[in-house]
Amino acid sequence: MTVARKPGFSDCNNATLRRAARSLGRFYDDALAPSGLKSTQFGLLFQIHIGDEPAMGAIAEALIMDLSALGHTLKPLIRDGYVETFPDKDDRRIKRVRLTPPGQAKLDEALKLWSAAQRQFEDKVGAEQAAKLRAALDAVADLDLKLPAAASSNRESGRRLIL
Amino acid sequence: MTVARKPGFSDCNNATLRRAARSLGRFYDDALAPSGLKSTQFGLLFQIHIGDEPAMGAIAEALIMDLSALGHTLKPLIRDGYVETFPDKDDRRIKRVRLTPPGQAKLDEALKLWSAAQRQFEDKVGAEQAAKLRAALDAVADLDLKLPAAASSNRESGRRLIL
DNA sequence: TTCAATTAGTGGCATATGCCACCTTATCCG
DNA sequence: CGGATAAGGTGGCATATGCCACTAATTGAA
Repeated sequence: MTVARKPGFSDCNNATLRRAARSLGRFYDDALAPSGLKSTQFGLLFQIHIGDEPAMGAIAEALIMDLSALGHTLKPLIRDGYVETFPDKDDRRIKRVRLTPPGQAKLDEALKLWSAAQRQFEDKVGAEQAAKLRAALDAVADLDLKLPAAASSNRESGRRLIL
Repeated sequence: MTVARKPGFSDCNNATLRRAARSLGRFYDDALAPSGLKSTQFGLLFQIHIGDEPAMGAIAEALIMDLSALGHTLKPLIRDGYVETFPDKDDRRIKRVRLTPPGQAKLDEALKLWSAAQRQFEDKVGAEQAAKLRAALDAVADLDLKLPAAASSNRESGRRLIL
């Protein structure tokens, strides 16, 4: 029993999620490899792309990512000239982000590679199921989970997943 | 449109999965914080716990994690005295892993905290749905995805998700 | 207007993960 | 037996993510 599965474990929603993320991440990473981008970077570039010169905070919020983590992750992309930042005109605290022309080109290039991976995944699990899974994952991500202790804003109670 | 959702994106199964993982990860991390363990470390300790002095490779395989990554992740746990390794009796290439008594104790402690988080999650999404989601994630994780180029072992074709 | 509270980011530190090059120990085979 | 391979890990390097402490710019109030 190498890959042990005693009762009580793998029941961990978080562990299961991370495991799947590692697995799928490698697949998409491999697919994007020719572009030199990691799947995470691709996702970040895309998020910036679809935003209107989004502020760091807005991006972090959309990706449910720590602001400082976003800052770190952005560095290699800035260093490689795919992304650039500039201060907001009205609020100097805000730093906005946008793709550079090379960044746009790189995203276009990666988009083709991504499509192939995405298509293969959907072929395997079915577009229908994939969509349901994404919906379920989005629902989980948006759950307002809080530890009982800080049980203050209990609105947001009965949101059900639509698996 | 801060959290932009233009068509074509968020359609990325991988990005959606990672986003959910970050979100849920924080919740479990917060829950386990009192123990001083991260949710990833907890999962690793548990995996070791349920194994019979598993070899590094076996653990990595079970968690679908890179072997070297496992080695890195194991370091802080070894440093803190929760885990120890020892060479296999018959094959000196193999390094086996086990929990130390303090490691066992720490796992027991964390298990209680984990239960609370797990329970809360299940209360929110429903045990039934949670189980289905985990099953779907396990199915995704075990998909034998390969890029078309290296399309060799095409067995493992039509595995369907059971969402 | 002035100062406290809030908002947006940064930098440092630590863990999480991967890939690749390299080292050892086993195995296979001619 | 001896060299070619395969198997199992390690170390170095790079990105991914988080938390915390701290700074700068805004806002809100007295």
